[in-house]
Amino acid sequence: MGQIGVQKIPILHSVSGHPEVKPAEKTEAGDTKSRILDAAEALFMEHGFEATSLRLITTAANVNLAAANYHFGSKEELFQAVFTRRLDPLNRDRVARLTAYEAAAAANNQAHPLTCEKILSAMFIPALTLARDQERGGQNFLRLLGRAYADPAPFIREFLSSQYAEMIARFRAAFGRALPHIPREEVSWRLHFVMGALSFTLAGTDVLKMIAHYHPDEVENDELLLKRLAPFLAAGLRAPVGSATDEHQWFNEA
Amino acid sequence: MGQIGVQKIPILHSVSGHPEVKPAEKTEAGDTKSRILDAAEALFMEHGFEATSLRLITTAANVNLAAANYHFGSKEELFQAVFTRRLDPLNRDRVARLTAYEAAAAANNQAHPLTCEKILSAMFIPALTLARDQERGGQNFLRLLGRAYADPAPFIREFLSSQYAEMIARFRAAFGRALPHIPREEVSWRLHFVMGALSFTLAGTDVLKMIAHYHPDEVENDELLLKRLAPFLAAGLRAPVGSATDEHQWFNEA
DNA sequence: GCTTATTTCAAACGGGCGTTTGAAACGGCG
DNA sequence: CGCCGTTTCAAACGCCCGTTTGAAATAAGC
Repeated sequence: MGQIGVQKIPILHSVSGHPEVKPAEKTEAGDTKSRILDAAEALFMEHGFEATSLRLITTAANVNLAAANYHFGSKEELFQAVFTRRLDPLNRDRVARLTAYEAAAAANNQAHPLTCEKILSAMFIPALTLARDQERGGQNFLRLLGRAYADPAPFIREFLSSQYAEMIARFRAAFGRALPHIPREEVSWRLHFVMGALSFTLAGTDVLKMIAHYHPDEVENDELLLKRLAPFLAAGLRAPVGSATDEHQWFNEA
Repeated sequence: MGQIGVQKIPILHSVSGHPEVKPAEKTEAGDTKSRILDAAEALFMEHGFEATSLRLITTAANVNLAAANYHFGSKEELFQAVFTRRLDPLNRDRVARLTAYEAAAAANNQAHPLTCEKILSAMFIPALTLARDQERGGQNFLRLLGRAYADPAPFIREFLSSQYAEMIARFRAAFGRALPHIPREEVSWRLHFVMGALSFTLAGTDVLKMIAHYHPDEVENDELLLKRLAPFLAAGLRAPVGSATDEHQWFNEA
């Protein structure tokens, strides 16, 4: 009976129970939770949300099937836990880095704002750090994130929207200052294109191989990848905005 | 007994049986197949491959559950049929348009090759035509295509690779001619970024709303969307290629 | 008009799914 | 030690899945 009540809101234990109290006390429980998160991260990346079963995850994590529901409540909540574990710090880093850049520029008494390159650095470097620092989990997560960005499941889209909201707002403002001659609305769209290209690039190692000539060293190396992507995006951000009666008449002949 | 043999390779009927023979003869069978394809297209777009059941599709199409397996063999083959129906003509149009542009430029005795804008037009205009011409099915399909591009399922990735192979090769060559000062490998990567941004943009109406200020007319209008995307991508394609010892030192501080 | 091929249909198959259960095992503490 | 909150475990629940079946309905060909 007590268990039932416990299982209804199982996460509350860990959150309220031991907020950084004892370092090595409940390593066993922590191990189970972490092993589930790691296995889920890798498998969700590999097969997607729907095609990944809890049985697959718990088997890979060497834990009992019921442990997933015990520690996370449901499959959806597990999925969200996989994301918050890494996405929350990632976006916090991005905002912090942007704030630091802005503060440094202001301290220099320079009237001109940050360049697009600098702002892009604030977006990319935290992602790159994540990809490098963890042995393997970070790369897995970035691939998963890129794929989740295109996932049709409503709960995924709503969750990502809320997770990204603040970071997007801050970067939109920064790009707006960097590109004063470009209408604010156009800046919003270009930021969207940037996020899309970044997500797609981090997610698509497989399709990548079909387009680029396959150089294993490069395809697997996110750093080289972002070094190619960043100049591409910076130039796109600065592009002259096409007027309604554009010289190229983009799509008026079909 | 005859049915079993028939059901093993059911598609062969239609392919070999009536290749454009009688226009209104088997409208009932054709109606069933088309109704399944239309319903599948819309539902796959809305929920993804795994989350869309054959029962959902056949119910929406007002046909018997077994009809899906009878006409298409399996769920995977139905999924591929949804794609080939539209993707094959789409990519054929793109290649044909590119060829026409190149022929026109050659006829003018102009030594300089096609511009990036012109090549991008050859990619975008067929997609736009598809989005506009059909009442609704075209838009559905483009959204589905953008999402499939990021889908982890192996059979989807392999299928798309084969469907895109020829078109990618042709456009890579064209961009290579348009950007002679940029290394061929860099061109390959930038083409990949272009495809990614295009797919992501066509797929992501929902996430879009979270980034752009929501103007219903624009979000729903693929033409305005591509008119914003194309200049962005053209500028990115022409960007100066960053050297290894770049002035910005993109990611060397983390 | 009868035969034959094609298409539809209701029903069922086996299997995997997310989740729940209640008991067993574990661990810190009075 | 005995207690109790926490975590693990094997087993089962009900449900929905993709696919198959064989018969009924329909259309085509001679």
